[in-house]
Amino acid sequence: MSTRISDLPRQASNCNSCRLSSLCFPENLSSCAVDAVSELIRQRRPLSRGEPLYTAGAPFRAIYAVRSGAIKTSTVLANGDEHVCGFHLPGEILALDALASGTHVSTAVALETSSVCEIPYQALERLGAELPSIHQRLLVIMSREVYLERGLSQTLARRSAEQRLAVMLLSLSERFAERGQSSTRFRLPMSRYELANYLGLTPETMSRVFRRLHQQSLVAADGKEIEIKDLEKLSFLADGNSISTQRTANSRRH
Amino acid sequence: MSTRISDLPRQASNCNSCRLSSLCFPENLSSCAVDAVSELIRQRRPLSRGEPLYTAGAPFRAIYAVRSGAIKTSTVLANGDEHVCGFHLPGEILALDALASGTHVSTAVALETSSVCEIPYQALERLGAELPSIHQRLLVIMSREVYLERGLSQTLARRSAEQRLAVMLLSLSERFAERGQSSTRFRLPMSRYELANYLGLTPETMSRVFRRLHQQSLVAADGKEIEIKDLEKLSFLADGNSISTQRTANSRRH
DNA sequence: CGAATCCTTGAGTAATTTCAAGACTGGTGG
DNA sequence: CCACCAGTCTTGAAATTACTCAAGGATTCG
Repeated sequence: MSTRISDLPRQASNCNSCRLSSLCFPENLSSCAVDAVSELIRQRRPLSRGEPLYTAGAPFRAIYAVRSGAIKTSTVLANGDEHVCGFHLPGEILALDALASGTHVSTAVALETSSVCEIPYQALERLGAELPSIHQRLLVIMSREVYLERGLSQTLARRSAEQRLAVMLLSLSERFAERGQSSTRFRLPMSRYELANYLGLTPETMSRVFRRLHQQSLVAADGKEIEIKDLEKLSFLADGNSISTQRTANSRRH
Repeated sequence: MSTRISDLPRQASNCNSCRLSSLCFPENLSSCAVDAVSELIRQRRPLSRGEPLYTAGAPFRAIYAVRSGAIKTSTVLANGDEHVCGFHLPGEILALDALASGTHVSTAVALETSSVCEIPYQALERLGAELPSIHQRLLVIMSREVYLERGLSQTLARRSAEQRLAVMLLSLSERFAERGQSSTRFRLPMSRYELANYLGLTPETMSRVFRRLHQQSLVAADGKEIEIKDLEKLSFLADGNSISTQRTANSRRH
């Protein structure tokens, strides 16, 4: 079942009392710096499923932290196709990709009823000028973002359909665990179509891959309800034999 | 022919007199801020082909700006395969992905004789605490990094082999043009293997795709020497019909 | 309950990989 | 200067993976 109202973090006006703060502010940021950021945060009314948070092309004014629910980001390609860029769980920061251009480069919509903290970026910048640790934290968050995005490229470049789904399920498993939920039983916030799109596959392939993982007793899926039955084997599959046989690209003597 | 000594930017001790500064410092950063950064920069002796600049797992101490030549970054996957993460041309910044973990997550090696500016990160942080515009610029650079990495994911997820190569050649074309070189004739700094690996293909496919682009009179390739014969058609191909037919993932009414 | 969407399944097809082998290249040493 | 070597690149044929097309079943939401 999905997140219920009673599960939501308190409408804390202060991030120090929000149980997600360890996710939004990785590692220790002085609580006074957190207080200062808290001041800037605007609570928005919850988004209902399918409602956009921001849209590609719109001017960039704020970054967002997911508070509850799940958000999908996507872009529309030159040919009109949609490309799903990512799925964002509570504690994750959105819209950092817009900073360079000053314009949102992707569209964010709620996959389920979701609430979000809005942090006006100009104000955050001003604050960062006074409290450098804020800027440093932002840099770390962005750097991690680059690192994660890199992981996706790797997955897409070098892994079979089966492996891609394994990687995805493990990523979700880990992220749910970080949020205090089960790492082996969870509900996917996205549709098979969205999952397929994100992983560079078709929905049909997605469906068949779920069946294969089921046959191997690695995963049981009932609609969006997922149970990972063998985390270890699933990890092995995810890491396992990639395109392999491909000679290493860097085989110069030196 | 590859970059000759006479083509190298002056060994400027000050970034203000480096002709790459508009690339390293996109948009206007006050020249005194640039001066301050210049102070931190250490010139390293040029790397020769195949020589590593840093190695995955090593502690992160500095970021780097390519001055001349070309650098490849890559990681080694769980199964031992190499995965090429990117190619970096003069004016581009390296190692920002290491900031989050404090450890290099990829290995950087020179693809040809290359020189590089080293900017110790701790010192840069200290400077950023005093001159917030430095931090802001870093944030913008990182944000663009996220954006570009996203583009790669899109290419890998939704495009055919032919399209991937088209996208890659256009990206290089644009980057060479930014550096004052021809946008239609250039020399690839990387091998076919590295190119294939980066684009999630095999060298064999790479070779066949080059032939197909040649047959369509879009590109002429003689080894690493490339001529783009029809930029417009190549762009059209790159954007063109992707996996297509894939219904849009977001087809809820709202 | 009905419409719309989402998901699954099967059969056939297209694209890319795999495997194997030969040609080309640049650099080295005789 | 040439022959050789290692590595790089190309080519062909066969195998495989994932996609396409088509249709039926399951859900969800109003």
